[in-house]
Amino acid sequence: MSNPTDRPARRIALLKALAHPSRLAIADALQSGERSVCDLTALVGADISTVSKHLRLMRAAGLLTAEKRGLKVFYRLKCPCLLSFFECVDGLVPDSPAKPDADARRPGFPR
Amino acid sequence: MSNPTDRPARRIALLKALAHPSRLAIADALQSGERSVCDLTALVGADISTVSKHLRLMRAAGLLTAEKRGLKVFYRLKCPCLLSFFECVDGLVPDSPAKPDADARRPGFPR
DNA sequence: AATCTATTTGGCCAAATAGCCAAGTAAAGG
DNA sequence: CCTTTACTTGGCTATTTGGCCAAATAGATT
Repeated sequence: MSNPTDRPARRIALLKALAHPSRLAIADALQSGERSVCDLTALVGADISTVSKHLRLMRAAGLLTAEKRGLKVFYRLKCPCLLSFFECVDGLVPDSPAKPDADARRPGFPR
Repeated sequence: MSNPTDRPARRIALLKALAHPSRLAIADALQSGERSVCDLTALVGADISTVSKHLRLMRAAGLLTAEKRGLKVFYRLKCPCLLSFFECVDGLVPDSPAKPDADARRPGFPR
């Protein structure tokens, strides 16, 4: 999985890169412009090393770029279209948000 | 995380539901219509119980619905728009697919 | 009712992921 | 050159996820 050269693997890497609360929050924050690692650390409230690793993963997935200026490293979204992507995600499931197919975990479910 | 009632949690559940090779393949297959669990088991080549659990997860995320007819349970995509969603995912990162930000794992990377 | 097929569930183990801490690197400033 | 600030990396545990097997459930068939 290290080098996602085929399409499914790249899709999976991208989806995984956003499928975590801290990473989603990071991506969301970066929509309004670049942020340094410690900005983002303050945002998500985890250890800076943890955040750094999240950023590395997102970068490897192709979501982010990094630029070092002085002591700080600024991360930036590579794509301009995250907002519409989120709308696309939200639009995936049109109807009831809170109880998605509520009986999905009842034993002996379908009837 | 069990009942994703807030927006980020629902987004994450949806993204996770697709961020796995078997589940992505299942979603892809269901684009051409409903399939039974053993159809899908043949498709992904894992134990049927494993596939059943993948399906449960995807269903809990709100991606799928299930309908039992006779002995079989048929799963179907809840949304009609998966294809355009995949295009949306692919479009997230416009440029070079094979080596996304190649120096992302070099030590002391930015310079 | 006994059996067969299709599926779900529970239990358990292995692998992947996420977290923290400590140590290392890099640029800036004294 | 020593220190400080900002990050990254390595190492270690803890949690989560994925997978298989065996057992349970459900409807169809005999």
